Amino acid sequence: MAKEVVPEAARKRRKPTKAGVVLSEQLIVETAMRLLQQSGREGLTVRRLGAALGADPSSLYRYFRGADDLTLAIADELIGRAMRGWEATGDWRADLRELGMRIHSAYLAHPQAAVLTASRVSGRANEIDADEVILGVLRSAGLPDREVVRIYHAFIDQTLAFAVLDAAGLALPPAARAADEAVWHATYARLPAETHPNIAATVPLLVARMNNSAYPTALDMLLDNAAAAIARARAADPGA
Amino acid sequence: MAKEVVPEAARKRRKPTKAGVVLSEQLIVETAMRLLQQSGREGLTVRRLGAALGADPSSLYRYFRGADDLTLAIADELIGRAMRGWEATGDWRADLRELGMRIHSAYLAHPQAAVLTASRVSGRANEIDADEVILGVLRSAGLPDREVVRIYHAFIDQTLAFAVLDAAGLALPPAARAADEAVWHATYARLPAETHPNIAATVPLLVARMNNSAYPTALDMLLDNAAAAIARARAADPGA
DNA sequence: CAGCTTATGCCAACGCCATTGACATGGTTG
DNA sequence: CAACCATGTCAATGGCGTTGGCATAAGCTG
Repeated sequence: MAKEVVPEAARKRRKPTKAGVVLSEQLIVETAMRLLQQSGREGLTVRRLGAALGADPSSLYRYFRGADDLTLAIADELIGRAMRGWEATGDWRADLRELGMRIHSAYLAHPQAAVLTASRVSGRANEIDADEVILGVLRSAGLPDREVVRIYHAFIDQTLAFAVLDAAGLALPPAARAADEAVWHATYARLPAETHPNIAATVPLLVARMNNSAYPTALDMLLDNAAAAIARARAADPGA
Repeated sequence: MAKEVVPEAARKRRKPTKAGVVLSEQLIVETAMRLLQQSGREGLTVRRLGAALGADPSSLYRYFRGADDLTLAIADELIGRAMRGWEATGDWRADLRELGMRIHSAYLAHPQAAVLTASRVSGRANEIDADEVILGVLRSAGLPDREVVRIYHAFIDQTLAFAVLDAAGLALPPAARAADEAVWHATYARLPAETHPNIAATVPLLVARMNNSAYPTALDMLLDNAAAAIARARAADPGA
């Protein structure tokens, strides 16, 4: 097999596979995401990906160094989809809120991919561009870099943390997901009030609320905090 | 192999393995967590767990239905460790803060285990007890159940979300972790100011801040929000 | 203590998996 | 048009989770 993967841009000879498919990094990533969505994390194996593409599994090693490299490419594609079509309005708060909600939504749209790539740093183009954009929004609001970085850090961590947590609930393999849901009805809902009075008293409310995300609320809390920091910065240096 | 796993409490015949070890659910879970800590997620396989215990891999299926069942047991042990020794002080805010920090710390102490068990609902004893305790703290503060559940939901999701995100950074296999860190120095730190001015301007600050958790700040935001809700409830119904 | 039952651990085997090296083939280039 | 070599394929390796059948000894019964 190849020692080195040829960068996508340098590919010249596009040779169709036996099944007549012309491979590309893009096609492989898209197919991998489709497999993830269809059959969950367990559904994505090199062999099955090869089969789904109509190519020998070992062909994929011409495009990715290994499974981990493919994972990073999927991570970058997720961020890319979140950012696609976004444009700054000039209102930092609206922009940041929109960015947060877009990332959250993009992850929830592909929960298995989101969990698979949780907290990886791909260093690929889309990820870098997103970071550049977020930092730019905060810096344009007139914050000193120290505060920019504090809020950037909280923003990106909180967004990814909720995105992954919310995605994880959707991403469980059907069996595990069914088991987890059954726990609520079979275990929690049947706890006697004598031993677990607080759960017993609130179980209907708990069940009703469990499927919503707390992210929007948390995001607004963070934006309030950022607004206060901006007001402070303006008061300290009105010329800025 | 056994159709059904014998519950730990019902075990009578404790037969040592060839290597002289007497198995138990507790011993297996502890050994699994040790393997996770030593060699990461890839280090925990049924075969290696058997070897580490001095038992045939298939013996473990007498204690757990499969790998997923073992995962849930690890999840429950993690929560159990977070709660061990905790006692209510009667001050809801201090209690809730302490609970959040304990869960966060317990996860960070076993990052690989934290990631492995991310967002699973075990329904086992320790998890149920923790939920009962948290709900109890909020209800004792004089909130109506509707608000209790709203804040409980945000609290537990935010805590687990940050715990898992922060743990994930520590939990990467050494190779991947090294790769991710290298990205910061090899890729981000070298981006030219012409194309990525905002990253270039803030990179030293970013690198310095990256290793801290934003969880304590986010937790305090949530506690502020809860305090406001409690004040509202008291104003609306002074008799409560 | 003797004998029985059966829980428990062990063995061998199955069909997956990721990854690799050697080889075949056909696109591109000169 | 011919040669090169990037790309796809094949076959093999070693590891994985899981299972069925079997041996053995723990604890019960008398």
